Amino acid sequence: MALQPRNISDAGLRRLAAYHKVLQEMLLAGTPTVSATGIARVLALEPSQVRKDIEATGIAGKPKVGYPLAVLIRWIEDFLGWNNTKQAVLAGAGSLGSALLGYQKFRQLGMDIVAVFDNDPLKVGRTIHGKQVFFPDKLPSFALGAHIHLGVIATPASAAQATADLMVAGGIRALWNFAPAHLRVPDFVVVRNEDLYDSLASLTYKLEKRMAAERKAAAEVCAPVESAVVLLDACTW
Amino acid sequence: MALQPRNISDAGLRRLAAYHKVLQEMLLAGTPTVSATGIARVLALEPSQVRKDIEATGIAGKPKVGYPLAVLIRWIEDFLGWNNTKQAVLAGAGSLGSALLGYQKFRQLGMDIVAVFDNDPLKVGRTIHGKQVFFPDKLPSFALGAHIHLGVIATPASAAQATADLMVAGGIRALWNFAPAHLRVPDFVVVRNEDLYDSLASLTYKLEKRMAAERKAAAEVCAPVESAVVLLDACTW
DNA sequence: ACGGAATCGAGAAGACTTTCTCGATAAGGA
DNA sequence: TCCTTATCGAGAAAGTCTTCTCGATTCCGT
Ligand SMILES: NC(=O)c1ccc[n+]([C@@H]2O[C@H](COP(=O)([O-])OP(=O)(O)OC[C@H]3O[C@@H](n4cnc5c(N)ncnc54)[C@H](O)[C@@H]3O)[C@@H](O)[C@H]2O)c1
Ligand SMILES: NC(=O)c1ccc[n+]([C@@H]2O[C@H](COP(=O)([O-])OP(=O)(O)OC[C@H]3O[C@@H](n4cnc5c(N)ncnc54)[C@H](O)[C@@H]3O)[C@@H](O)[C@H]2O)c1
Repeated sequence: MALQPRNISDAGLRRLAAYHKVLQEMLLAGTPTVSATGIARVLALEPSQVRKDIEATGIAGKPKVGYPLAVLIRWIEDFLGWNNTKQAVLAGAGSLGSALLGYQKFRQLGMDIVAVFDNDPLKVGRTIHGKQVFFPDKLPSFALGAHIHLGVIATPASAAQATADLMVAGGIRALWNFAPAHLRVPDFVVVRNEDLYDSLASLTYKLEKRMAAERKAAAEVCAPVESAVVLLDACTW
Repeated sequence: MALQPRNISDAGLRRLAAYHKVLQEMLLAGTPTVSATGIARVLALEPSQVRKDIEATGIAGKPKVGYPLAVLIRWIEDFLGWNNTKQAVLAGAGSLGSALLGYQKFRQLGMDIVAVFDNDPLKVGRTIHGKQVFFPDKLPSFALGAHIHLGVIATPASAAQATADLMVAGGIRALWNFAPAHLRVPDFVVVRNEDLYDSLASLTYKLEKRMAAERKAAAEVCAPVESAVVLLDACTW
């Protein structure tokens, strides 16, 4: 009765992270087991989708009960690589970079930023959130020597490609890019763009569509002359 | 020969934002027109996908030439709502919130943060990046009065739901949530989660898989006893 | 011990996205 | 002017992701 291994989509990986958060809250509440149905209810998803995502981790559940909570959390963490902490380097110690540096929770998510690189002479040599700042030209040898494979880019967009090149030269295999720039890297490097432009795009598009729909609906209710009197009190202006 | 309106996926919206960045660089370079093929080459995408995405904006191109660059940029901005600037409120003036406040480019993307709300008495009344900080309980009336429909949440996760509730009460219709929490909001509110947990999930998963594959490949090359001598110089340790 | 209810696991069906294909069209050179 | 080439636009095909469905399993109350 072994579970068959499944491919998981990017969306599925993100959902697993969401389940992880929900599960930890449930753990605090003392629940011993959890069902896919239960998770789905909290996150407003389809139970079968939650089950499929969880299947990807390889854990087996029991009918009628679900999954043992603590074990499921552990399997998700193992599956996502969060129990195998990876050291990381950060480039760009500006306002965003500093915020990332000060963010304690990354450790729990398998990432530990161990060094910072910035080309501002005023910042080099100083310490930010306990991490020393170096010149970017030291990055490749440092990363190679420390066997670091994860890099975070928080430089201006104009410096992002050069920074990525340095990181790749330093043996970095995964890039977390916060600059609004498209990076060209070799095939063996994974890139995740955390581009706020892209995110805002869908938000502003949907907001605009929604507001337009509301204006239209309001117009339909209030505009027709023949029903104006009847519907007047439905309009608040 | 009118273009037929198409539905666009979330991924498509993000790609449009990426095209927009590429196009602006081309504009600086002085190019007068651009083809879907050209954009696709830069971003390593399929030309037909770029064409489909651009079709969604409703602009018409010319065979053999493509699209007029400046016009295309304008159409994408209009389509995404970036030319119709929306005022926004921010909750949580911590390290992330301050970084967002200081980020000038949001204005170009249709968003203008006009007020900040934080429950830390030390921050209330002060000014951060030119924006005054208020107590959160002032949020609903302020948002209603100013007809603000966009809200940014940068509070701790524990305060995110309460903050979202305040925003919804204030007439906010779109939430940009940076806290790692699942928000429950009415159907008419759009939520975009900018959850770094979720993002890290796919990055750590892929990095781990890649490194595992590399270790396996290395082992295959170096482990077999019969070929050890021949392949010794292929191994660097 | 038995029957009902809840859940899992997995395959099938359906919905959505991406890629392919091809006719039409416009530019540029022979 | 005519031919070649690049590109668009749209429908078809292929692929991927999500939702549905159902038999099997387990728990719980009677
Ligand atoms: N601040 C935000 O809220 C925010 C939001 C979205 C995106 N971003 C993006 O994140 C990036 C950083 O933003 P920020 O607000 O922190 O900017 P910032 O100007 O505060 O910081 C940029 C830092 O990068 C350093 N730097 C410049 N060139 C460098 C190089 N070649 N190598 C290493 N370091 C270099 C600078 O010295 C500076 O310290 C930008 O690309 C920005 O577009 C920021
Ligand atoms: N710093 C980062 O790099 C980073 C990265 C990813 C996610 N986040 C998330 O972003 C959020 C903010 O992170 P941060 O690093 O800025 O934290 P922070 O502690 O620096 O700032 C939080 C701010 O929110 C304020 N606050 C608390 N309760 C509030 C309430 N009910 N209403 C309004 N304001 C309230 C606090 O006074 C504080 O100023 C957190 O949810 C965090 O998980 C931060």
